[in-house]
Amino acid sequence: MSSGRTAAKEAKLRAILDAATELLVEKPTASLNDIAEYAGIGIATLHRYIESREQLMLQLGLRAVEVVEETLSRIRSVGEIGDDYIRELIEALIPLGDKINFLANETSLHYSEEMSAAEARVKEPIREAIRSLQSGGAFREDMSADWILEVLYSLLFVTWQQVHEGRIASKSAAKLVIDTLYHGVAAGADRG
Amino acid sequence: MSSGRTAAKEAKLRAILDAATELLVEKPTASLNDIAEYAGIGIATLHRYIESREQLMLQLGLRAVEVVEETLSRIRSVGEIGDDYIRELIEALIPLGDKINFLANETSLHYSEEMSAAEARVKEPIREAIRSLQSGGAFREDMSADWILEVLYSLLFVTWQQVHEGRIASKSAAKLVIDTLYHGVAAGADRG
DNA sequence: ATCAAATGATAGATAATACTATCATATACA
DNA sequence: TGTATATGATAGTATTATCTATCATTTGAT
Repeated sequence: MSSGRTAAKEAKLRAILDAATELLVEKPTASLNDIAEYAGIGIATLHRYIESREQLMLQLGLRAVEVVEETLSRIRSVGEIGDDYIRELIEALIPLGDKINFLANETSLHYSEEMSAAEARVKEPIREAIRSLQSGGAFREDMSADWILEVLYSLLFVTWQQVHEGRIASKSAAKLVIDTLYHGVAAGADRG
Repeated sequence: MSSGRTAAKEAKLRAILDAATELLVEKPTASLNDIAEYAGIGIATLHRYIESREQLMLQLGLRAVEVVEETLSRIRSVGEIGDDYIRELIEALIPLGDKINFLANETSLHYSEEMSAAEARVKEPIREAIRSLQSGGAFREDMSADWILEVLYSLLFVTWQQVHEGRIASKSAAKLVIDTLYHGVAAGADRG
């Protein structure tokens, strides 16, 4: 059947994207030849699956956004936005770091309208959640939701990097991020 | 006199490095031609001042480290490491963001031994100060000095970016970083 | 087993960029 | 003013990477 064919092709595309993600994390300047080699396919075949380097990067970027959006909706579906929402979000996103990390560094992506739109789209519900938590008394109201969102992102990225470099255990990463985000690094804060 | 010549040449080199820094912040993929044009000089002249793109990047990186080191020693010379040390450091570094910002993104630099060594060298005294502040009871001791240092760096970078994009006022940036670093974003923390 | 689809190796076209060489002109200094 | 030095424009070389084209071989479905 033809759906078997297309399914196989889609699986192979996914495998290529996975390999590209994996390699680009280690070596952001990897060429398409490098990526093909790493994926274990010929360069010609790679070009049969992806239109261009630009398109590859865009797909990886949009894929990262998708991953975050899926995580968001899965968490959101559990219930209303409560005090644990951010905690759950961070815990769910940490293991996906490899897929998302290069988004922060790949500057070429920021020149894409589509990518910027996708990023804005995924950020909005998080910002909304932060606003809700500010109103609910969980987060400070003397900082903008924008700022808190950027700090959250920034902490996630640095944590992924630290975990990747083996400097902190992935098991303790989420807790560390949450603790730092909520209470900071000053001594004497009231925390549990 | 010949010192007048060399002084003029050094000044021009500085001007070129400044221009390169300025342009690369806006457009990290700028070519050497772009940089020469932006600096208002011919490409041939640019190559008379810099050996190669790699060397240019390395010089910019080492220059950024120098700037931080000068800031460190200036602050340190004022007195012992007290509770205000980190505050002063952040306040002094924020305005230098443009010179230092691209260090976080320029991945090619991380492949340089010399650059890695310089980064390690500049980080060490800050880490030491953090340790001292932990012992002194200003910073939590249940987080590693390494982690606190990375968070500090990360907050500085995100803040520079936000200031650069005009999303927060540069005047309030330092205060925001310090407040966030020390107390986090949770409501109800005891803070001044 | 057969046949269509997929693949890989290879060669090559195209483009971008770094870097060099040259020479006429401009600048600075004495 | 005269001279050494610096500069700019330009052309050219080398390298690298993207992307296309071709064809023999392999794979996979029926």
